[in-house]
Formats: sequence, C-alpha cells, structure tokens
Amino acid sequence: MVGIKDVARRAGVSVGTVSNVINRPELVSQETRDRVHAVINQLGYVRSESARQLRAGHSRIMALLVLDMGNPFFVDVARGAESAAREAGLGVMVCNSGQSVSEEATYLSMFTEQRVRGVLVTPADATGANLDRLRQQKVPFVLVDRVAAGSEECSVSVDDTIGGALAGRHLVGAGHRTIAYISGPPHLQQVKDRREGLLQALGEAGLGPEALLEIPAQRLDVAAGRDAASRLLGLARRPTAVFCANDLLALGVLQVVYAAGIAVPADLAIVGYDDIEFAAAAVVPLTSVRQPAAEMGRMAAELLLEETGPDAAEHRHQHAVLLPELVVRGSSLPGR
Amino acid sequence: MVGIKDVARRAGVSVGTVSNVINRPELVSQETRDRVHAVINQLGYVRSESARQLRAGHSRIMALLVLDMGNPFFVDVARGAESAAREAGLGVMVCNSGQSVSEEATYLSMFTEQRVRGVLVTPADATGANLDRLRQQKVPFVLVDRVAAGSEECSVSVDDTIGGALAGRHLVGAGHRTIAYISGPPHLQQVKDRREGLLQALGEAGLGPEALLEIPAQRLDVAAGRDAASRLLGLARRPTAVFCANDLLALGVLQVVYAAGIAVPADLAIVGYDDIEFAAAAVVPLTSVRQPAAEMGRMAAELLLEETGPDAAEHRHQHAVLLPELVVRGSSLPGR
DNA sequence: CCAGCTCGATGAACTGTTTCAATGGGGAAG
DNA sequence: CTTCCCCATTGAAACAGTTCATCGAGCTGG
Repeated sequence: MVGIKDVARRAGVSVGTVSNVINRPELVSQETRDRVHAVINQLGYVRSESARQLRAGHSRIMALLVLDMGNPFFVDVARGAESAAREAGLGVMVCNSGQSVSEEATYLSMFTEQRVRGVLVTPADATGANLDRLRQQKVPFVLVDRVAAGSEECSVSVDDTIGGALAGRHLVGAGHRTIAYISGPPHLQQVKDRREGLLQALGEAGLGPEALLEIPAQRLDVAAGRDAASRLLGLARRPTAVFCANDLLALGVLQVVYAAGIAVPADLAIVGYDDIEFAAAAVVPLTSVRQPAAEMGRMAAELLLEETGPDAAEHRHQHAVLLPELVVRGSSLPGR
Repeated sequence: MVGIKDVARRAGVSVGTVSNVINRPELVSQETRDRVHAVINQLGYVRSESARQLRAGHSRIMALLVLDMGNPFFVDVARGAESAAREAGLGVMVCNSGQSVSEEATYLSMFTEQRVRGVLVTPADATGANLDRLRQQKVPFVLVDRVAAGSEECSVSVDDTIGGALAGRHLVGAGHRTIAYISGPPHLQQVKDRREGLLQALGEAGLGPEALLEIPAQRLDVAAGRDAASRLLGLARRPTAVFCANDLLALGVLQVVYAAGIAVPADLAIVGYDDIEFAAAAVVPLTSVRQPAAEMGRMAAELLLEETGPDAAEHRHQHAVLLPELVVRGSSLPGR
C-alpha cells in the first residue's frame, strides 16, 4: 500500500513536507503544495488513521453504546450524536448492548483498546462495575438518558417525573379517575420516575394512589405491551385510561385492546412515552410524551467533545436535564 | 498511559515476551506467563489497537453502511452482521448514509483511512462512482440487498421478483382483480423487481398489466405512504387490494385508509414488504413479505470474512440470493 | 565429553505518521 | 559588505505494539 514515503520520494520532498501539505498547508509554498497534491492524486494515497492515532495517543472515534437498537428512540439518539460528532470531524461507532451486562463489558473494553475519544453510554449494568472500569482507565464518558450520581462525569437526561406528570394531568383533565400504568423492568429509574409523575398529577387533582393501577411489564417492547394489555382486560374494575412507560408497550396495548373491540379513546384512552415515529403512524395515532432524543444524543456528544477538547481544563462536569413535551393525538382525545 | 514497556520492566522481562504472553501464550513458560499476567492486572494495562493495526496493516473493524437507520429492516441487517463479526473477534462500525451520495462518499473515505477490514454496503450511489473508488483502493466490500453486476465482489440479496410474486399470488388467490402497487423511488431495483413479480403473478392468473395500478411514492417511509394512500382514495376506480413496496409505506396507507372509514381487509386488503416488527404490531396486523434481514447481514459479514481471511486465495466472489417468505396476517385475510 | 537439539527469552527491526529542532538560502536593514 | 531574520524545508525522534532471527542454558545421545 502506498504510504507517505512513496509520495515524498515521487514528489522529491521529505516526508515531513508531505505531512505539512496535508495538515498545515500554510507552512508550505504554493508550488510544493501543488506538486505534492498532484502526486497524492496520482498515486491514490490515503493516509493511515492508525498511524495518526498511534502518534496522537487517541483515535478520532466516539463510541455510543445503547440498550436496544430495535427501539427507534435510540436510533434518534444515535442520529443526534452522529451529527454532532461529524461536525467535529469524528466518527461514531454505534453498538448495542441489548441490556446485557456482559455484552456491555465486552464493548467497553473494545472501546478502551481502540483508545476511542470517549464513550456515550446508557448503562445496562446497574451495579456500576462496568463504568468503574471505564473511570479507572480514564476513558471519558457521558451518561445518556441517566443522571450521573456524582460529579465525576457528565450526563444528559430527560426529566421523567415531569413527563409522567404531563401525561397524568392530561388524562385527569380529560376526566379520567382511574388510570392504569403499564410499567417496565422495576429497576429502571425511568420507569419509576414516570410513575412518580403520574402519581403527582393524580395528587394535584385530589386523587390518591388508589386511582393508579400498576401493571408490570417484563420488558419495554411490543410483546410485553400485548401481554400487559391482556392482563388489563381481565381486570374486574377496568380503568378508563392507560399510561404506558414507552411507546412500544403502548403499541402492543393498542393492538390487543382494539382486537377486543374496545374503542380508543372512547372506551379507553392510551398515552405512550418517547414519541417514536411509529406512535404517530399507528392507526389510532398515539398521544405520547415526546423525548428530545436527537437533542439528547447531540448534547451528549457535545459534552464529550468539550470534555476531551482543547479547553478540557476549564470543563466542569454537567448534568443536563431536558424537558419532555406532551404530544396529544387521537388515542386520548376526548372529542371523539 | 501504561504501555507494554512498563509491564515488561515491572515483570522483569522483555517487551517481546509480554507480547507473546498476550498473543501466543503457548510459547511462554507457565511461570513467566503468570508473573506477566499479574503485572498486567496490577497496572491495568490495555493494549493499544492503533499500534497493532499499524503493524498489521489493517484494523479489526468491519464497516456497515446502510441507507436508513430509521428503517427497522436495516437494524436487523446490522444485528446479523454484528453477531457474525463478533464471533470472528471484529467490531462493526454501523453508519447511515441516509441515501445521500455525498454522505456515502464521506463515510467510505473515512473507512479507507481507518483501513477497515472491509465494508458491507447498500449503495446509495446509482452511478457506482463511490464503489469504484473503493475498488481502486483495494478495500474489500460486499454489497448488501443488491446484486453485484460483475464478479469483482460478493453480494447478498433477496429475490425481490419472487417476493412480489408471492404477494401477488396471495392477493389474486383471494379474489382480487385490480391491485394497486405503491412503489418507491423509481431508480431502486428492489422497487422494480417487486413490481415485476406482482405482474408475473397477475399474468399467471390471466390478468393483464391493466390490473396493476401503480402509485408512485417519493420515499420509502410512513409519510410517503400516507401521501400515496390519499391519492389512492381519490381514484375513481378504487382497487380492492394494495401491495406496498415496503412496510413503512403500508403502515402509512393503513393509517389513512382507516381514518377514511374503509375496512381492512374487507374493503381493501393490504400487503407490505420486509416484515418489520411494527408490521405485526399494527392494529390490523400487516401481511408482509418477510426478508431474512438478519441472515442477510450475517451472510454478508461471513462472505467478507472469508474474502479477507487466511484462505482468501481460494475465495471466489459469490452472489448469494436468499428467498423471501410470505407472512399472512389480518390485513389481507379474506375470512374477516 | 562434546555435538546437537529444544525451549524460553531477548533485542532489534519495522509499521506510517506527526512534530520539532535544526538548516540553508535569500532578502532587508544597517 | 556584513548581520540578522524569515521562510521553506529537512531529518530524526517518538508513538506502542508485533515478529523474527538469535542466543544461552539445559538436556540428551553418541
């Protein structure tokens, strides 16, 4: 493969000069610059990133490790991160832990070996052992969709309590007095916070916790939503509204409920969470709490860039908390 | 940062020995091995991929460049590729060209600089100029969801004509005599092939091309599907069935059709393509032509590994063509 | 008793780039 | 005419590993 030496020889200059032509052209005379560029094109020279990396000590790649690439929410996060990274001339390596702690560990050590510039991660490991290793290796990282406990690193998240409250107020305002909450894996902070917000909204309306009917779901996907919906339909006292911990669950619920001949929203109002594209695309478009996913990804990437950039010294770790937004659609509109 | 030299010094051996402990432990005595491992753990040594790469001449990463990460179909492809790559100890870098030729070019040259092991690509550039550059740089690549023209590279695709025929026969068999085809960007071979298969099925039933009513869509997404559906509903002679070039279009169609009070499948049968998860999750579950997406990704990765592996010499470029499969669901079931 | 062999370990070469101190030539200023 | 400075260019060190020819010690067989 043709290297910088070949270019130098052919152009009759030193390797240092070729390097300067590429990286600091202002130091090189016009004439030499042109000649070198001509040779580069002629030989089809492409510089080797690994050699640059070796010299620089770190790569020009940022890693993003998400929980579930099948969830469009994370795809949006990835898009946001990617666009921010690209503007800074970095590539993004998107990987999928699938909520598995060991997969997460495997990827994180791969990132460390690659000497990535930093990692954006939505941790699967509740114990924090994987992140500890990262800290120990001094790999900068930013938590995505989580609030960092200490001030050792940045985090970007969305206020899920407010999100839950938005959904709750909307439903209470529409006259609902008993609301089911289809939750998810109980260890997820998001799931707890959204519930908390809902409770808060109920409280504001003078309703107690008995107005909330929690139906646990095993996972945060469509199948789990279907499953939870079946249980919901089996209840003696059926609520008039259901709030789902995410849109995938809500889509599953909608499907089962519809098949059972229950009218949405007339007999049952549904509110989801995330506002993925498919929420708006459902036959009964889903009301959902929109998370600024792309913005979250972008902001996480920017925080990481700041932390690893030239002004890193004056960088203070931040915990950005974005605000969710209620998007009202057919699945909860009383006027139907 | 701690390097191999530090480990060597601390363990009282040479760097070569440390390298052997890591890469060819059978050459090192048990005693030395243990001592070196102890030091590695103690110092938290992580080897530098860039240095290995530099020596090896290529990285341990495989690139995957897809057209649209928002389409779950490609997410499945990525999953398949990733799992095959992981088994071979390689990482996968998934990137999204968003159908843009210039983005594609940017990513491909980034991959070349990274000296990736190879590229799996669903090309956005119909002219083939981007791929030509890749060939010129001798970067091995495998086409995904496309048939390679010559025998210079491998490709993995699904027979879309058969897929179209499967859908067509199903609809004709259910008694439909006029079928709308919601196509996509006309330059996409897939879109043409699926149409071809549909025509073929119509022909088998003694129906001419006039039984096919093509409604072009600008893109292959939900919004384009909604748009096409509106046009469909405006037609004087409305068909009794519609075949969509992919599931995203079909979901858009379903939504508009449903809002217009048209019963599916009684008044209008719908068949999609790809069988993404959300097809089964629709309120009226979508009949769809399933593409073995994950398998396609896995096979593409395996072909690439074979091409770049130790037995590369005896490697012949292959064009694997997988078979699609019809998955019948509520949206086309006559028995409703 | 020594030649030859094996095993484990060594040291140096090599990978392709960046960076920086050093160099040489040419022009301006005194 | 000399001195000084600036500009363009150079050569070599450094980055962190892998690989391979070489070497020494210990053992075996003749």
